[in-house]
Amino acid sequence: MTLVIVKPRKGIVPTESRRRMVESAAILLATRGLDGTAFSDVLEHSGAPRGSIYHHFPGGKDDLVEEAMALAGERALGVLDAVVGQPPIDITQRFLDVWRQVLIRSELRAGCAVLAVTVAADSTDLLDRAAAIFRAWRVRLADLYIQGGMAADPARRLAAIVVSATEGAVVISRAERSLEPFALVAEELLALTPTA
Amino acid sequence: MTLVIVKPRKGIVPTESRRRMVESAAILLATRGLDGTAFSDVLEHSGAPRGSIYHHFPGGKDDLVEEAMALAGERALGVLDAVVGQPPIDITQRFLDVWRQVLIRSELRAGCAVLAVTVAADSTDLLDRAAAIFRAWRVRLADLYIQGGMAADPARRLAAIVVSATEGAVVISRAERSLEPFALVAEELLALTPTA
DNA sequence: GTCTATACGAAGATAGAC
DNA sequence: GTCTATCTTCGTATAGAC
Repeated sequence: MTLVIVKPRKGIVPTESRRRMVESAAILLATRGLDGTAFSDVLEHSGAPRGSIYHHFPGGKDDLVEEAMALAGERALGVLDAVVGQPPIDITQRFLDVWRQVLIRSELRAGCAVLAVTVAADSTDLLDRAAAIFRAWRVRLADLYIQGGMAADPARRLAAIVVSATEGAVVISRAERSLEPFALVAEELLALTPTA
Repeated sequence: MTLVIVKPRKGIVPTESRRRMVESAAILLATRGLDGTAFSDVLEHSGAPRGSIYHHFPGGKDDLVEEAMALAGERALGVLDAVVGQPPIDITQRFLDVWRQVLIRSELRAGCAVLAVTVAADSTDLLDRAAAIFRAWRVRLADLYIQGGMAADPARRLAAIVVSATEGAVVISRAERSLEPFALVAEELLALTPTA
């Protein structure tokens, strides 16, 4: 089981308030979007001290956002470590669980921070980071499916649709404030996944 | 074939510049997101006169955004009118085509305006509008699948995953600036759809 | 590491003339 | 229907003290 931690940058000691800021940013991005998440919101939500923003994130908001996305990215990857070597159906189930929990715990108010950044990003840099995370999820799922006995091509296609459909379903369930769209998609994705 | 037009509000005559503003807003929302789309951007893009914003949209930005979303919603619905009565595979193909075209014509820069608004909406009103559009797509697809010979429940599940996976794939292809994720998902969705 | 104060720019909205 | 001017709010970022 991979430890889910924020990767500290070289030379920067990760303090507690810094860690909380990244954590809060991830939640707020997933809930209010990129431009809806101001530094002031992150400070309020995290309880972090006002004066330390540019100390911890010299590159400004983009620095913070990149780390928050990375955190979200590693969280989803980390959860998959628990099902290494298990059949494909368990892999899909586990990935779906992550996002079902996000929806339920937030009362259908939060979604995916990476997706939120993608649709509002104005810099290629942020887009690159988002792309890397989506790709990492897809590649990781495909690998696990292959380990679970699937051939490479079907595994890659399944991984692609699992990530895409889940992301889309989260957005739509948020919009409708109902778990129904997500549940329908989950059912179909599981039906698509080999049981052994 | 449904005419794809902006529904004028009662008492407001839809002028040409007004129409262009809605059109431009739809494109910009899909490209830069909700907060990334300012009135000034819409004016510049549409060439509409500066002084007429609050004349045409008394409710301000939300008014304009709602109409832009509605336009995007009806566009996708309108395209489906051409495949009424055809087998499910043609329905899925057609829906995918809409979004493939959005990606290709924008050089992977534009996505879905409704999704963009959903992840950044701060009012329940905008969220409701977005939800209604997602739901309309889903219901319409399911109806067409049923007309094409599918049973009600499988048709509803298929419709749900087609909309969700397509929306997700558009976001991910944008992030990666590659059509590959979308192509993989399209392939899988077509494999999922009955051919007759 | 953390603080306050402030510069700077952007955006939504309103008022009133033409 | 369209124009300009302006008010107001807000957010990022910087400077410099503690």
